[in-house]
Amino acid sequence: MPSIKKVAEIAGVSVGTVSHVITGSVPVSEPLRLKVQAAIRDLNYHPNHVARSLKTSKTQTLGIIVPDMTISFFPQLIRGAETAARQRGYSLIAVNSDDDGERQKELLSLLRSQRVEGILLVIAAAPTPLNQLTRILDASIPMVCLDRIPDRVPVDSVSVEDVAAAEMGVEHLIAMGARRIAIATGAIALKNERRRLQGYKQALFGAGIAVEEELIWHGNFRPEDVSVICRAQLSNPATRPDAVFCTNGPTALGVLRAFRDCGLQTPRDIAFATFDELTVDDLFSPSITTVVQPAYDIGSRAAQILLDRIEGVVTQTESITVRLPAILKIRDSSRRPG
Amino acid sequence: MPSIKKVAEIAGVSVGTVSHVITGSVPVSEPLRLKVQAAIRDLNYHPNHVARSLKTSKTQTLGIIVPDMTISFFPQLIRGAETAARQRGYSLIAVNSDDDGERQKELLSLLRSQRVEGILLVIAAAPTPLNQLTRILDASIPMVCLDRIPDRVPVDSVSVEDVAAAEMGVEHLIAMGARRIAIATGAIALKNERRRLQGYKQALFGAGIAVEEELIWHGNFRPEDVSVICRAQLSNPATRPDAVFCTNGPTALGVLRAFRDCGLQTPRDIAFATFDELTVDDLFSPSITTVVQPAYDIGSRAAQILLDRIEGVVTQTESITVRLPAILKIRDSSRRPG
DNA sequence: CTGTTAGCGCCTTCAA
DNA sequence: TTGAAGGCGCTAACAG
Repeated sequence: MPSIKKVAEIAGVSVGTVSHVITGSVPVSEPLRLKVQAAIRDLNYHPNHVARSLKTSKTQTLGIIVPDMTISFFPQLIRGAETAARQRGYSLIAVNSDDDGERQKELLSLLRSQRVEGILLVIAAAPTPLNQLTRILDASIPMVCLDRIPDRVPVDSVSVEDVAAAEMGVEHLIAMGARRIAIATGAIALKNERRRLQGYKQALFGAGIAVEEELIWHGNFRPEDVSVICRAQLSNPATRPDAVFCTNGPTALGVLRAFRDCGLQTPRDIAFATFDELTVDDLFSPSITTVVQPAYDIGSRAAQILLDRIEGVVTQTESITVRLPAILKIRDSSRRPG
Repeated sequence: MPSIKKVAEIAGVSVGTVSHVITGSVPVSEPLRLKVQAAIRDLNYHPNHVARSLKTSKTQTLGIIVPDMTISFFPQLIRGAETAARQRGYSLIAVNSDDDGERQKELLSLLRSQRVEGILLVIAAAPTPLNQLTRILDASIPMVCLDRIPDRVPVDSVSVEDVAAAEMGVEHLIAMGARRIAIATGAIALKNERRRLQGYKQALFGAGIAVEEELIWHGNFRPEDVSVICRAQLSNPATRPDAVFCTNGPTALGVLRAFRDCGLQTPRDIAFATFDELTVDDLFSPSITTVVQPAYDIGSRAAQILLDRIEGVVTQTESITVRLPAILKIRDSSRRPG
């Protein structure tokens, strides 16, 4: 692997001159520049980012931690962030926490060791000890939380308008004639899950419908667990709700499996709406009424805020809070039967 | 950001000793070790990987380039690779080429500059100039190609058994009674697409069915394009095939949209089978008969081979070729109507 | 076992 | 406009 020294030698100039043509920070005369560029090409030289980073103490790299990038919401976040980062000359390292607090801690530590200049974090569903985050902030490493926002930590954040989005979804179910509406949530330890639950309650309240505690089903992000919970709730026709609203994709899968297991069809037997797209397309039935989050934009905005912090474009000390609107895609699963 | 020097100062030892306790390469007496560990904790010290990499010329990092990680096949590859890498102490940087040759070139260059120790590559659908790859190999940077295998470049590779997998899928359609079977492919410039086409032909041959050129539909990876192509082929009931086999997921989406647009239902009007899962679950109908690739394993095996090369565990000069079997999941879309 | 020190490759003054 | 030299933080000899 040739170094800048080799390039200088081949080009017959000093390393300083080579550095100048690479960074463009100092003008270099035409003839020397050409010689240097020729040498770079001939040697197939690639500047050593590692050495540069050590010297400048800038890695031009961001890190992003997501729970699991095989869940379709997260790759979109990542791509939004990646694109925004690239436009400003930064790379992105994406890693998975598997919603595990310990793993998240390791990853945070790894990213710090790798000297990423900022961190995008979707916190793990497992309760994250406060100090895991404050440690980062205390070290003045810029950080932006996406999608899931931690409690009691003043940190920049970008997410969907959870309350309004959930309210919109539930209002729609009500408008379609549903009255006994259950909600299935993910890990309620997460603030955004609680806010979605709040949106549900607001929608019921607005329609003059009383909240029944038995219709609030606290689940998690494992479809298998959720379907067990739901089957228990759905098995008795007498107490069965006429609609279910769901606060996220993996939980929704569990609910739908429970419907199947109980022989319930949507919307014939029960109406359904959920956060997050479950299938790639509208080709499959039942097509599911969905509260669609602007995942790509969330990633993109978060990266921009992070970069603004890193580059000192933004200096405000209070944390920045961005809430983006969701879109309701009305499909078959919420239609009035017949 | 504290350095090793600061730690040494606080602990009252030399930097060498601190380094020894961090790397564990040299024994350190109990009392000193405890003092150092205390200092590390107090300072919230994180060893600088950048400096370490520069010194050791080992970054402990792998790169992986995929076309688009919002396509569900690729996150699985990445996670397989990530897990294998982590088990051996390596990190993984994942980036997207968008199937663009120029972008791929930039990414290769970026990864080289970042001094990744090896590269996992799913080549872009846009024809990749040979020298883009030979350049990497010539620089003796270990590389393993996954999923899509380049022509005429002797490089380690891991993919599914394309021919056998396609043959299995088409044989199944034949067994279900189909005789006029069309195939829709992705970018035929890719060897694996050609091999899948070959598997299709072999299956027809084995059943004594003649290959009709009009039933070979050359598509690409953009569903919109594919549905235009297919609509043209499907509009005439007289020439319409009684089954379609598809070589990859995005192309399959295009085919299914064309079915919908032409008012065709599967399997009632036409049977269908494809490579790659289209939906997350069997909850949706029509459920699609699918040739499922072991995506996670492909990523994992590829990473292992790469690491074996990097660490000199494997020294053979011929390229390593791994072909993993696919699994046929038989679902509704290929069932005999009635 | 512990301390000292020479670079890894690069960028950035500073001097010429 | 060009060249020379220090040092970023760390590890790996080597000396003690």
